Parts: sequence; structure tokens; C-alpha cells
Amino acid sequence: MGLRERKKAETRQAVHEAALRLTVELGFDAVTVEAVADAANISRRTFSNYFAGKEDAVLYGEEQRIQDLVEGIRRRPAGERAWPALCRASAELYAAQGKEADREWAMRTRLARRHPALLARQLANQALLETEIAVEVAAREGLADHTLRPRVMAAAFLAALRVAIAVWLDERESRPLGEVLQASLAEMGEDFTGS
Amino acid sequence: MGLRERKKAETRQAVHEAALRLTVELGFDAVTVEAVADAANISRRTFSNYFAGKEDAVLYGEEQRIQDLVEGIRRRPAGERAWPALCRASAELYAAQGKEADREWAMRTRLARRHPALLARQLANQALLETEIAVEVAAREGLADHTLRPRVMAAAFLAALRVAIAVWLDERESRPLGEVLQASLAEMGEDFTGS
DNA sequence: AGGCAACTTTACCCATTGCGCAAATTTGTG
DNA sequence: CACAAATTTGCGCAATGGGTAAAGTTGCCT
Repeated sequence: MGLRERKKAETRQAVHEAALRLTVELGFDAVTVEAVADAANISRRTFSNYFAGKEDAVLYGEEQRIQDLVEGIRRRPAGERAWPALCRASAELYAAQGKEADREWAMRTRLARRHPALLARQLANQALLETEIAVEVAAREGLADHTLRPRVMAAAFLAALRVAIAVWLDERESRPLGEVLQASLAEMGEDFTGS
Repeated sequence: MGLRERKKAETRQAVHEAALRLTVELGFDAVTVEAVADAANISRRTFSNYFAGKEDAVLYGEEQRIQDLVEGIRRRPAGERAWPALCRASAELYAAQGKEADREWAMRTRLARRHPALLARQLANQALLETEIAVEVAAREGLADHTLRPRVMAAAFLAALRVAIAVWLDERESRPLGEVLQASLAEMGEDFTGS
């Protein structure tokens, strides 16, 4: 990776951190793009080169984390079936990152819950990844991408993730995120038809 | 319902229809709030009294339909268990509305797929209803609202809905929506752990 | 019927935003 | 070192969301 791309990634990260910090400090609506740009030492116009809006800047960390998750899924052993692969990849992701990352995640998700514009972007980002996950599931189950089943499973998986984080926050983070996550995935894996 | 509220609902509907029509004709980005307001015979400022933005105006029909769905769920017999209640309520909803409603739905969803801003709002709206559905599920299963299980089931249900519509569109509406929907719900109901 | 209180619509205004454009600056390479 | 490619920046503009207060409607009471 050349200096060019490294510097760009660095700037993007700096802008993200500035946006997140200012939003936590002042509230999302009280933060202007100009303020974020100033805090990151770039011009207002350059901010637009990196992010389409404040929301994307604040949620950039989320995007990265879920991207990691997708890669984790791809890295699972080739023979493993789809659902276990999804469950273990998410467990690994959680194990790989310390508690400070959890707190940042909590912070972002809390913000997203309180502010509709953030929630909207967050969900839209997840929707894009749903397709990628469905492709991976299809490959593992030997089905065509456009089939119903892989897409249902991918959607179920992401939904379980979202619910787990929501419940974890509602319980004031009293148990480890990984535990809630596995419980959520277990519930989702079970048969619903009998209830 | 007094004249006041009736007239307000009428105006809201008119604005929605104008927004949807113009968006289909010209494309979402080519439509300004002013144009929609003109088409609905209200001022630009009044538009803001009804909707927070173009997106909400275009997607208002979606909101209504899902609201109907929630009410349908509440109307299911009290003894019925949660998952069957969800499945049958959605089947009823599609049975109740003709094919012209399906086409409108297809139109809106197609727009939402192509335009990120619309997709984002659509998902955010669904997220709000997820909570309401979870409450209903909890009541039917005799569990507390904040528990994991009702929320997982509610999320799974809505995810199955979304996937069904997406697949239905991908298949160019070659089979009836109700059929795809039931298939999607069936897949979601099944046990994932074995695959 | 008339009038009064509550509510809605409207016009005017301003801060903020996203983006096109072109000039200035920085970076990679022969 | 010079030059092409990429990046940053300033400027401008149309669009937007929302505050405020005036003008217009509607519901209700006497």
C-alpha cells in the first residue's frame, strides 16, 4: 500500500473519530460538518470527498467492523456448513477485539438508537452486506445465489446480531456481549413453527 | 373523526401520491420538495408539516401497509401461538389487498432498492415496528417484553418479509407474492442449526 | 347566529448541506 | 528533476429543514 492510500485511510479514520467524539460531546444535531472538518484539519469540501454526510462519518467504524465479520466468514474452513460458519465467525470477531472496542460499539449503537438518521444509515449499510453474506452461504450450501434459502439465512443472521446488541444495551451491558450474541443466534437457529 | 382530521389525512395521502408519481416519472433526485408541494396544492412549508422529507412522503404507503399488518397480528385469536399468528396475519394481509396494491408495493420497493436514501428510511421504519411486534409476540408466548426470544422472533419475521419481497422482485413477479412470502416464512421457521 | 379559542396553512428568513467546477497542491515515477 | 495523476481546497448554487409570526380555518359554546 503506497503512501497515498495510507494517508487517505489515516485521514478517513481521523475524520471518523472527530465526528464520533463531537457527536458524543454535543449531540448529533448540534454538530455541523464544518465543525467536524475543522476538528480533523481538513476543509468542508474535503469532508465531502470522504463521506456523503455526517451519518456516514459517525458510523464508519460500524462499516469496518461488519466488513471484518464478512471476511471472517470467508475465512472459515471450506467444508463447514453455513450456519455454524456464521455463528463461529461472529464469536471469533467478538473474541478478537477487546472490551474497549465493545464500548465504542455500544456508544455508536446508542447514538443510532436515539437518532433516526443514524439508525437509517446503519440499517442500510447492513442491508448491503446481507447480499454478500447470502453469496457466501449459497456457496457453502451448494445453492444458487438467487435462491430463497441463502438470503433468508443471511437476513436471519444479521437480524440476530442486531437484536443481540440491542438486548445487550438494554441490559446495561451487564453480561458480556459474546454471551448475548450466542444466545441470540441460538434462538434464531431454533425452529419457530412450534411456537 | 372530525372534519379537521379527515382533511388532514386526505392531504397527507395526496402529498404521498404526488411524491410517488413524480418520483416514478422523473427519478427521485430529479424531484424537488417544491415540485411535490405544487402537485399537491400546498406550500413548500406545509409539506414540512406533513413529512420530514421527500423519502417519508414517498414511503408513506409502506408505513400504512405495515401498520395494517401490526393490527392484523393483534386481531388474531388470543389463544394462537406467536409464529403461526404472524404467518397467518401476513397471509391475510396479502389476501385482503388486490394485485393493484401489489404493483404499488413493487414500485415503491423497486425505488427503495435503487436509492440508498429511500432504503434507509424504509428499514428505519420497519425497525420501529419490530418493537411493537415483539410486544405482541411476548404477550402470546407469556414472556416479558425485554426478553431475547420475542425480539428475535419479531426480527426474524420482518426479515422474512423483506427477503420475500426482494426475491419476488428478482423473479420479476412471476409467481404471486403470497406464495413467495409463505415459502420465505417457512424457511425462516425451520431449524438452521443443522446446516 | 356570532364569537372565541385552538389549530393549520402560509410567507419570509436563515443556517446547513451536497456537489460541480477549476485552481492549487501533493504524490508517484521515469 | 520534471511531469502526469491524484488529492485538496475555495467558490458558488440550488435544495432543504425548521423557527417565527401573520393570516386563514374549524370546533364549540352561548
